[in-house]
Amino acid sequence: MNELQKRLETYKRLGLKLTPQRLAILEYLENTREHPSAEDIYNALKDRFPSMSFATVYNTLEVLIEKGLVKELSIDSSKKRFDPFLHSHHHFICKQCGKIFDVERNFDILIPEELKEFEVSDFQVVFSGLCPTCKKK
Amino acid sequence: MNELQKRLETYKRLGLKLTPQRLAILEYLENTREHPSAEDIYNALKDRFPSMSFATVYNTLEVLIEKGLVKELSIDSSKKRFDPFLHSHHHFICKQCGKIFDVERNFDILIPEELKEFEVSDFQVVFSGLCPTCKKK
DNA sequence: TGACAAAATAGAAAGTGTTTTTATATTTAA
DNA sequence: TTAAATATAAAAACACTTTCTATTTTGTCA
Repeated sequence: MNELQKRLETYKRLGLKLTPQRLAILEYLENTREHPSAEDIYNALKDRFPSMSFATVYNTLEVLIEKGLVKELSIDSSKKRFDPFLHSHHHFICKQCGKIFDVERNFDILIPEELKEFEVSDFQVVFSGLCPTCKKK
Repeated sequence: MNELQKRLETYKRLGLKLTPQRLAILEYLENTREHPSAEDIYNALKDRFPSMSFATVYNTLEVLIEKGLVKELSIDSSKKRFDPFLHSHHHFICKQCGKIFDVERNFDILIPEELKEFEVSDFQVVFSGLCPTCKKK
């Protein structure tokens, strides 16, 4: 089964309608590690879909998030970033260029005592500083 | 030395001009643990300063951040939140009501091997889930 | 204290990123 | 094949943030 068929399967399984735009967005997300913003996605696809609108990008992202295929990141305070990697991982954001990198190591963090009245479902570690490229400058 | 005098000192030391608006913003920030947004600050102060504009709130925050008196949080993807607590601490965000809580426990996190080419200056742990109030519902 | 220069303010306008709306087109299921 | 459901493009609405400029305020120094 090739990649396209897998995507089709995934969509069907979730009861989503198959549209070329949606497939293209999913394909783009699956093939990048750039944690793109909605605009990045739009720009990447507008050559293939010159008539595509932002609404489609946002609508599709909303559906994908709802279905659990994509996560929304709140790491960049100027805009939302999207992440199709579902396995547990963390991030590094460069204070200079804004790029986000995956940090795949796991951290053994105990839920602190002060959160015992809370229902903690997840935690995220976000490192910040300079990426290798910006560090050299 | 009372609180007001301390604030005056802090401002003077940093070479900032003392304006009633700035003092009020600093005072408000020092007395809340709500991690307010710019709008929260504006709303909290508009009774005392009916003519105040958002520009002043944002300008002042910018200066305070620059001088290191306040930190900008990127935890809430819909808007910026501001935090005047400078000691090292982490956060919990409620997925339901959006409230942000401080987590004061320290975590011994080693900089992972995969970031050895990076310059890591900080890390933040963000827990998420339901706060005690939303958990009950 | 009064005057001056530098800096901050208010208010409005413009800029981003995101969401909603509406009419039309496409997809899916029967 | 057709009806119903859903997705689409395009524009408008929206929320948050930044920028601009004339006016006011602040700190400094005579």
